[in-house]
Amino acid sequence: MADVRVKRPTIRDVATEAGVSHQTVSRVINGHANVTAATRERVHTAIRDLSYVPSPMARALISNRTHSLGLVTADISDWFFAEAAAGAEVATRKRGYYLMIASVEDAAPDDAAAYLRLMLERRVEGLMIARPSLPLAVEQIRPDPTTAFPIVAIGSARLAGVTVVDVDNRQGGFDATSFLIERGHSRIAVLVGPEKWPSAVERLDGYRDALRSAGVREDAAMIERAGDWGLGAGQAAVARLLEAGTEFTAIFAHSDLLALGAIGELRARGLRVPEDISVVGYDDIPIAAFGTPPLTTVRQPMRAVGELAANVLLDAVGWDVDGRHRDGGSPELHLLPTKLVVRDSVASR
Amino acid sequence: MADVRVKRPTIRDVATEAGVSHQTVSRVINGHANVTAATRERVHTAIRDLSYVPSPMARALISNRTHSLGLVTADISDWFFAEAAAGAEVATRKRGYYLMIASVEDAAPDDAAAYLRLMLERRVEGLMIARPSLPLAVEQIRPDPTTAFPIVAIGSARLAGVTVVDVDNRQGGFDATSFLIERGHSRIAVLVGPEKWPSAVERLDGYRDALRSAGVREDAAMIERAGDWGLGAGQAAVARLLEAGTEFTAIFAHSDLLALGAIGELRARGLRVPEDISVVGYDDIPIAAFGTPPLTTVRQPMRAVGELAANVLLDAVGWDVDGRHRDGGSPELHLLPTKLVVRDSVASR
DNA sequence: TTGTAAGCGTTATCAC
DNA sequence: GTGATAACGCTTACAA
Repeated sequence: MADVRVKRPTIRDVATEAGVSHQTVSRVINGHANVTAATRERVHTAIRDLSYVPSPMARALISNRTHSLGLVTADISDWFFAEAAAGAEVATRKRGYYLMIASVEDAAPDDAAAYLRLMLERRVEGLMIARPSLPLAVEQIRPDPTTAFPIVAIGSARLAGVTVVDVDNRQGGFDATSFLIERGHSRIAVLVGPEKWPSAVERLDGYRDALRSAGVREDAAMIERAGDWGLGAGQAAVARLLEAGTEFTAIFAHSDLLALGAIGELRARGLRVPEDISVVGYDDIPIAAFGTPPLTTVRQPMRAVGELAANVLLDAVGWDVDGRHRDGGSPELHLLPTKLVVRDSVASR
Repeated sequence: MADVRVKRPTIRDVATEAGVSHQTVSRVINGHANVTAATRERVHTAIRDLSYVPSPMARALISNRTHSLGLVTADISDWFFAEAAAGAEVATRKRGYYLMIASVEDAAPDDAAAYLRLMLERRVEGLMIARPSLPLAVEQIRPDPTTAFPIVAIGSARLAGVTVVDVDNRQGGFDATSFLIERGHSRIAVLVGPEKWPSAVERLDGYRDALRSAGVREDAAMIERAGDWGLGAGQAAVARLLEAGTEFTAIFAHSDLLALGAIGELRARGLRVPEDISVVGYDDIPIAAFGTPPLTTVRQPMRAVGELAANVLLDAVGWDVDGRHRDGGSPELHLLPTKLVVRDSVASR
């Protein structure tokens, strides 16, 4: 097995090959003016012949720019975050940057700080943080408040000094609930996601808005906290609701998994969906369309969220032609619209 | 907004602060001998006072090592690959390396080459490739056969010259089928995944092995190619089987999604699971446990696969103390065992 | 239009 | 033990 580190050609090798100075080669590479077409051509052939590739390390050293972004996300094996990460990755690459993804589980909050430090050491030029459930400790990232390190939070709490890209959860909750109301439902239970997630709180707000604007009285018994986003939590929540004797004709679940769990539990108790109980989910995960019945749900454009986050961040790390850093302006809040996907889990009454 | 690129302290700043030469600082940082405890202490305080962090760019430039690995994967929003990626990420980080993840969809094979080139340009020291469905074009990556660039394939075809880390799909297929046979089934249909995926072929081989070693005659009518891994394909495959009049009492589906689709279709046609038809899936995706009935399936340790792949790769990029590259030896095949998870979708007859 | 010199922040080599 | 000095491969002045 030969040595991995074969001696690669340098800019000087290209120079001698083309019979010019290494500086001229640099000019050609960086597309500077003041090079004869002929010389340019010679240099290009030399580059091709030697299959020369500029060293990004050397470039980074002198320019102090790594052309890379960091993404710290909650568990990436969650479809939801994976989608956003995939979107961010593609957008980043499109603009000639690289993305370092660190997936750190909520269970290990200490890791988060370590990861962050790591990325900063690596001199990423900006950071995306997609850990909605954890309070974002900006101080951890920006120890010196005078240095403005570009940060974009994905789907996180609205924090001072940080630009946020998220889905309009309030609107999503509003739409889901309104749809149910339009279909004639007024006793609508809501399966609330874990409230340390801002998105759960916002969806609940949307639910309340919808009731209020339709003149439906809110009933505290209808609000069931699931504690978690999963199927098991959905089953348990519905069980509690039923056993408490709460009467309802529809459920708005804060996630598709909750909805699926709820449907399972309803069935197990001999209730039909949607004939007896209508259900609306949230997320539009891939299996939502294939359940029985196919689930009416609120689609979140997570890929678009990831893409937008990356682009916003890249704008913030951009430089003006004169080499000065472009002012990032004040932090913004970008809310992407959700879309209600109507399938068969809701019946009119 | 202040400039992002604040002037960071260099090794020389630390040197003057500590009243030594920058070289001594370097010695201290790298734990070289021949430094008095007293000087070492002074340097350390200076480092802390200035909160100095060595520049990875400069280090990379001189050592020609980037301390980073690349991972090119099929769509990362697929739980399956995301799991492996998460495992690889953690293992990589544990050993002080960084991971560049590129998620490239099967639909865009041209992108794959571009991504690869990108990572190579970035001077990753090794590459993991997790795109089982695409024939691995090693030549693309190793244009010069004399240079041995460390590569590990995850769950890919067995290719000459490339170390592979995968799950033992043949064993998995064998176990699933054997379990069904033990439960008294002999007419076992198999829903075959897309055959451009080696894993599908191997699972089918395992199925055949199991029939053979139990003395059950193979019936070509039982072998139904699903064409794809998804729910829809599972529905369609079962529909075809039923409409062809094939009689069977059990199904071995090559993925949980296929199994779930199959169950849905069976139900839609008035067949009960597992009373009429037993079903075994493959993957143990999160929802498998929550279906009705909870799915008996073959668990694949994808996280472990990712971890192992990273560790094998890191071993291959390792250096000996004398600074020479350690010989990677001949390519190996690492097969991780699957585990049959018994739940309620199989009945005895 | 082109070439020369300096320097980015580190580590390795060789004196002292 | 410690400190100059020279790389690493590139880009940005400045000179010719």
